[in-house]
Amino acid sequence: MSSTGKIREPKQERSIETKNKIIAAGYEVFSTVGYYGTNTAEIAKVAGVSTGIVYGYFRDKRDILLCVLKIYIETITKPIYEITENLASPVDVNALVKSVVDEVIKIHEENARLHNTLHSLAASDDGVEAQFSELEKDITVRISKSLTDCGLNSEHMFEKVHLAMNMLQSFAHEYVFDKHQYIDYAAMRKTVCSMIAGLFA
Amino acid sequence: MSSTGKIREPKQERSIETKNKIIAAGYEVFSTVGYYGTNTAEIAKVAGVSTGIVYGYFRDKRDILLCVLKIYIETITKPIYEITENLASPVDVNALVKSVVDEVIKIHEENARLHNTLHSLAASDDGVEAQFSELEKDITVRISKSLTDCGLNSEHMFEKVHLAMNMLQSFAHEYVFDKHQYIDYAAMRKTVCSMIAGLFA
Amino acid sequence: MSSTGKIREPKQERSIETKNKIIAAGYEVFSTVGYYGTNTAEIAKVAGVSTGIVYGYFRDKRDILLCVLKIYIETITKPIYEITENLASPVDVNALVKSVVDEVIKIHEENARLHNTLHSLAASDDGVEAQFSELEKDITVRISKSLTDCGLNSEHMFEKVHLAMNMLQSFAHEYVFDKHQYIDYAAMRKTVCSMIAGLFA
Amino acid sequence: MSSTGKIREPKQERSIETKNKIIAAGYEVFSTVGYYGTNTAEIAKVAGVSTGIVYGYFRDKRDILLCVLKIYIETITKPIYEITENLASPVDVNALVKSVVDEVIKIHEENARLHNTLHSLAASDDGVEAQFSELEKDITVRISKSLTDCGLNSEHMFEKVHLAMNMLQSFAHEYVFDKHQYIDYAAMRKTVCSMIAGLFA
DNA sequence: CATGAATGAGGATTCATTCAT
DNA sequence: AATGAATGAATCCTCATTCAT
Repeated sequence: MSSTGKIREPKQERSIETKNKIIAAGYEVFSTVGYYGTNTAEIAKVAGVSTGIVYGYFRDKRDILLCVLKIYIETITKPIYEITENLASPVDVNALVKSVVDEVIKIHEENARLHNTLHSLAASDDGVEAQFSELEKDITVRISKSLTDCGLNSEHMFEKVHLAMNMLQSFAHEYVFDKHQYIDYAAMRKTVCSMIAGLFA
Repeated sequence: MSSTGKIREPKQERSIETKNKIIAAGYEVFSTVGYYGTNTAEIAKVAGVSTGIVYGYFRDKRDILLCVLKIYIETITKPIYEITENLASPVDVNALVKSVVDEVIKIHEENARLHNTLHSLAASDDGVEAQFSELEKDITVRISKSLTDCGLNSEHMFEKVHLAMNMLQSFAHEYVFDKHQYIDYAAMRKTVCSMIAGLFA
Repeated sequence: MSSTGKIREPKQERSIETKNKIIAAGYEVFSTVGYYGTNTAEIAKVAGVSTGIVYGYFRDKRDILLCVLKIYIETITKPIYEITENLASPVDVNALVKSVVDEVIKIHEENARLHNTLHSLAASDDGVEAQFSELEKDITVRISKSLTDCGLNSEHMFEKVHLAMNMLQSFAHEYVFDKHQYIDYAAMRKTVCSMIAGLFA
Repeated sequence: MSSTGKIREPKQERSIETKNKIIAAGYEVFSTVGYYGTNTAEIAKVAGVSTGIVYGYFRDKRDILLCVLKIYIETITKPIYEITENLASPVDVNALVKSVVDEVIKIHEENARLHNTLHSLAASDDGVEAQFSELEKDITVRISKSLTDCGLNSEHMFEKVHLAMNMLQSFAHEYVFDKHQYIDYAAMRKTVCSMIAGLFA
C-alpha cells in the first residue's frame, strides 16, 4: 500500500520517524475511539504533526488503518511463533497449550481495544478482511508445520489448528473484558486448554 | 426504546406497517453496506417513505439499528430454542449437537451480512454490546437449563454451553463465507460436532 | 387575517371554541419558548387538537401569532383605557399617573414573556411591527383625547403622551424582571412618576 | 467565547483576516434578514469563504452572533464614552445632553437594523440578554461616575442615568425609523432633551 | 370537521482531503 | 518536507404544511 502517485516512500531517517509517529498515533486513537470516531486531524495532533503532512505519507485515512493493522499483526504473531517455533521434541502438548494460552491472553490484554476496532472493520472493508484472512491462514499453516515438524502428526491438522485458534481468540476476548459475571473464567480456561490439548492427543 | 418524547408509538395499522417497512429497510441496507455506509435517506428510500417520517418512528439512525438488532436476536434464537426446549429424555447428545449445528448454519446463511454489521458495532456502541452480551447470557442460561432438565448434568454447565456457543458461532461464520480455501470445512464440521459432544459426554 | 381561501371563518359555537383553544395554546407556548422555539405540533397538543386542524383555522404559524397578538393588544389596552376614559374633571395628574403606572406594571407582570416574544418579532416581521405601531398610535391618540377632554390642554400632546408611554413601557419591563441588582426600582418608580407628571403640569 | 476544543484561535494574519471577514458578513446578514432568516451558508458566501471554515473560527451560528454583538457593543459605547469622559467642569448639562442625543441618533442611524436583530434575540437567548444587561450596567455606572467626577452630584444617580439611557434609546429607535407620521419628532427631541436635562438640574 | 401520518425542502455541522505559503 | 487554513460534499435531523382516511 501507499506507493502510487504522490505518496512519499520515506527514505530519510526523519521521514521514517514521522511516518512511524503517525502510525503510532493511529494505533492509539483507533484503539480508543474506533475508526469512525477518529478524524485525521486528531491523529495528526496526537502524532505532533500537521494535518497536511499525513497525506504526504498516506493515501488516505484508511491507508493509515491498514498500516496500523500490519503492525498489529506483527505484534500479535511474533510471540506466538516464538513459542511454536522453538519446540523441543517430543512435544509436551499440555505445556505447549498452556503457554500459548497464557501468551494469547497477554497479547489480548495489551491490544484488545485495537483488536475490536480492526475486527469491526473487517466486516465492511475487504482489504482489512483480506489481511485478517491471510493472518489466520499464516498462523494456521505455520503452527501446523511446527507441530508436524516436531512429530505431532495427525489428520486434518489445518482444521484442528484453525479451530484451536478460533476458540482461543474468542475465549481470550471474553476473558480480557471479563464479559459475563455468571461465567467462571478460571474454569473455562481449564476447559479450553483441555479441549485444545484433546485435539492433538 | 423509542418511547419518549415525540416518537410515535404506532397504534393504527398503517403506522405499524410503516414502522415495519422502515425496520425491514434498515435490515436490508445495514446488511448490505453496514451502519456507517448507510444514510437515513437511503433507508427511507428503500422503505418507500419520506426521510421525515423515519424520525417519527425512531429517535435517530441508531434507534433503527437497535430495533433491527432486536428483530435479529429474535430471529436467531427462536429456532435454536425450539430444538433445545423440545428434547426427549434421555438426550441423544450427538443427534442434538448435529441438529443445532445444522440450524445455526442455516440461520447464519440467511443473516450473515447483518450479523457482521451488528457485531462490528458492538465494538464501539455500548448499547449494542449490552444487547449482545444479554443475548449470549440468555442463550447460555436457557440451554443449560434445558440440558439439566433432561438429566444431562455436569459441572460447569454454563461455561461449557458458552464455549460451545462460541465455537459454533465462529465456525458457522467461516463456514458460510467459505472463508479459507485450504480448509476442509466438512472435516472441520465433524470435528466441531465431536468436540461439542465431547463436552457433555 | 385568516379569511381567504380555505381558512374557516368559524360560525358554529364548537368551531369558535376550537379556534380559541388554539389561540390560547399559542399564547401560552409562544410566551414560554418564543416564536422560533415553538412548533405547530406543540401548539396543537397544548390546545388538545390535531395538528391538521390548526391549518383549518389559521393560514400558517404566523397567522396564529398574529391572532395572539390581537388578543394581547386587547388585554393590555383595555384596563388602561378604563382608567383614562373615566376621568373626573379637573384631573388630578399625580393620582392619574400613579394609577396608570400601577396598572401597566400589573399588566406587564402577567404578560411580560409574551411581550418579549412579540416585540422580538416586530423587528423582523412587518405585520407584527405594523400592529405594534398601530397600537402605539391608538394609545397615544386615545389618551391624548381623554386628557384634552378633561381640560388638560398642552402643546405637543401626542409627543408627550407617546414619550410617557415609552418611558413607562421600558420601565415596567425592567421592573418586572428586576433586571439590575444595582438599581433601586422603588426610587426609579418615583422618578418615572414625577417625570411623567411633570410633562403635563 | 470560541476558545475551547477545535476552534482556531487565529494567530496568523490570514486567519485574523478570515475571521474578521466572517464577522463582518455576519454583521451584514444578521442586520438584513435577522438571526433566524440567516443561514451559515449565506454568511460564508457573503464573507467569500467556504461553509466549512466558518466552523473553524466559530463554535456555531450563535457564536458568530455573539461576536457580532461584542463588536456592536464596542461600536456604540465608544463614541458615547468619548463624550462623557472628556467633560469640562463645571458641566454644561444642556450642551452635554444635546451632544449625547446627537451621537446616539447618529449611532442608531448606522446600526439600527442590527440593533433590532440583537434585541430580538435577547428575548430568547440568555447569553445575549446577559451581554445587553451588562452593557446597560456598564453605561450607567460609567456615565454616572463621569458626571459625579465633574461635580454633578445628585441622589439616585444610577437610576437617573439609567432612565435617561432608556428614554434616549427608545426615542432614537423611533426617530431613526420615523415610525409614526403623526409625531413631530423635532418637537419630541426637544422634549426628550429637556426631560433628561431636568433630571440632572 | 377532525385526525395524525406523511412529506420534503431546508439548515447546521463535520471531516477527509487539497492547496497556498 | 511541513504547515494549517480552506474547501465543499455529505449527512443527520427538524418542522411547517398537506393529505388520505
